Amino acid sequence: MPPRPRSDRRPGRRVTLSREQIVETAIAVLDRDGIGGLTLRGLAAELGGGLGSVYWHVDGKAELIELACDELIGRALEAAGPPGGAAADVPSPPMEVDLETSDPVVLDAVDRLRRMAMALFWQLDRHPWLAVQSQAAFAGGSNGLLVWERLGRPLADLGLTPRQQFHGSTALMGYVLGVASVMAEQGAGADRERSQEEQLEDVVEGWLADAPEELTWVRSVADEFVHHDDVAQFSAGLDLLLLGLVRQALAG
Amino acid sequence: MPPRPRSDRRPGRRVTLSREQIVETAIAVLDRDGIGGLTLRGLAAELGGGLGSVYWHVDGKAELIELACDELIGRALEAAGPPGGAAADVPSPPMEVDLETSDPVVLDAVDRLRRMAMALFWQLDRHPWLAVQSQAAFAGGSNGLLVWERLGRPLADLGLTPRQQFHGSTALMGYVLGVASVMAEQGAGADRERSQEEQLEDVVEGWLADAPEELTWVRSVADEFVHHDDVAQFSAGLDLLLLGLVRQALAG
DNA sequence: TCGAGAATAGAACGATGTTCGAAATCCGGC
DNA sequence: GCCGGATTTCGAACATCGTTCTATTCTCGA
Repeated sequence: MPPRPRSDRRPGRRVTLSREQIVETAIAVLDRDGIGGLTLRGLAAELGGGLGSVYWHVDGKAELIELACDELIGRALEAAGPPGGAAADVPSPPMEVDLETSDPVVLDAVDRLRRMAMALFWQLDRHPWLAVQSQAAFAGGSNGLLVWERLGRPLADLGLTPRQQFHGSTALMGYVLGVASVMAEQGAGADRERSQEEQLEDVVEGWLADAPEELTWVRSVADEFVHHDDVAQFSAGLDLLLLGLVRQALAG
Repeated sequence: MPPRPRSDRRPGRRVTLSREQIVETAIAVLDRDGIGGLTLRGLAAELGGGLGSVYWHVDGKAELIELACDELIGRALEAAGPPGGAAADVPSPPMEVDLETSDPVVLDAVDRLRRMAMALFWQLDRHPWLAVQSQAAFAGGSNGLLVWERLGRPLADLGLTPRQQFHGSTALMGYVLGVASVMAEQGAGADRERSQEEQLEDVVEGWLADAPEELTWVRSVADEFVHHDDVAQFSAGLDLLLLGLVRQALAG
C-alpha cells in the first residue's frame, strides 16, 4: 500500500512529561524487566511520548539510573524513620548474638546501626537491580551521603577512633551492598511461576553436577542454601559485624 | 573511484587464535579500558583477527566475561596458597583486633579465612571491573565454588552450627565483593596522571559543595577518606567480621 | 592429491544510546 | 484576543555494538 497521502500527524506535542514521572516509570520498568529491560525507546512508549522528549528532561540513560537509585535510597532513608529512634516500616529480626554488655549508649548505637542497615537492605532486596547500580550512585547522589552520615554517627557514639569509625562505616556499607548484590544476581533468572526453593534446588544440582568430589563442605550446606531466607541471612551477617564493632569499642 | 577491480583480499585465514589467548587479551583490555571499553570488534582488532573468529572460540560476550572472571578467581585461589597454610603472594597486614583467645584451632581457622579473603580482595582490587562482574560469575564458574569451599571449611572447624557456617560464609563473600565493588566504582573515573589523594580531595570537595550543613560526621571523616589505603581499609573491616565469628563460636 | 572438517574473515541485521532540527504548545505582555 | 519568544514534544538520522550467516581458506590424514 502507498504511504498515507497526507501525514495528518506531524511532529508536535501530545503528552506532557515531568522528570519525576519519568523516574517513577523507569523504576517500575526496572522492577518488572530488570536492568537489561530498561530501554529509552521502551520507556518513552510506556510514557506514551516520544524518544526525544525523555532526553529533554533527563541527560541520558546514566543520569536516569542515577536518579532512580537516589530516589529509592531516599525511600530507604525514610523507611528507617527519624534518627531519633521511632519504629520503622522494615523487618527487624532480633539479634542472635550476645553483645555481652548492657551499656545503654552502646545498645542504642547498635540499634540505630541495625535499623539503618536493615532499611537499606530491605529496599535493595525488593529492587534487585538497585544493588549493583547503586554502588556508583552512593558517592554521587545526595541521599547516599545521608546514609553514610547515619551510619557514621552511631559509630562515633561507640567511642571508636576516627579511623575506626571510617573503616567501620565503609565495612557496613560494603557488606550491605555486597550481600544484596550477590542475592540479586543469584535470583536473576528467577521464574515467577515456580517456587523459589524448587529453583534453588535446580541451581544446586547444576553446581554439584559439574564439580563433583572434594567440595564436601559446599555439599554439606547445600540444604541450608535451598531453604535460606534473604532477610535472615543478611541479618545474621550484620550481627557478626556489629558484634565485632562492639567488641572493638569495648576493648578500646 | 570504482571498487578495486579484483579484491586481492578475500575472506580467509590470517591469524590463529585460541580460547586462552582471547580470554587473556580480554583481561588486558578490561584492565586498561574498563568494562565499558571491552568491545568484541575492538578485541578482534587487538588480536589482529576478524570479528567472526572470536565468535567461533567463544559463545558471546557474556561467556567471555565469565571466562575472564573465572580465570582471575582461579589466580586468586592460587595466590592464596595451598589450604594447608603456606605463605602466599598477597599482602597480609596483622590483625588489629584482639580475638581474646589462644585456642590454636580457632587461630588457625581465622588465619585460613583471612588468607583466602585477602587473596580474593587483592585480585579484585587490581582488576576493578572484576568485582562487579564476578558477583554473577561466582555462582556459575567452577572456581567460585572452590573459593566458597575454602571459606566454609574453617567455619566448620570453628564449631559453628551448619546454619551459622552458611551465614558466615555468605557474609564473608558479600563483604569482600561489596567493599571491592565500592572501591572499584569510587576509583572509576581515575586519572593516571594525577596523584590519587589529589583526586580524592576533589571528590570530597564535590560532595561537600552540594550538601553543606548537617553532614557533620561525613565532614569529620573526610580526611580519613582522602588518605585511606584500600588494603588497610578492607583488612580492618574483615577483622571486625572475623572477630564477630570468633565470639559467636566461643559463645556457642 | 584431494576432500572433509577446522578455523578465519567480514558483510549484514536488528537493537540501542544519542543528537538534531522542525513542529506544536504554552504563557506573559500588549 | 492575539502575538512572539521560550518551552516542550517528536521522530528521523547517525554511530556503535552484539550477534548471525555464509563464503573462503587452511590443515591434515587417507
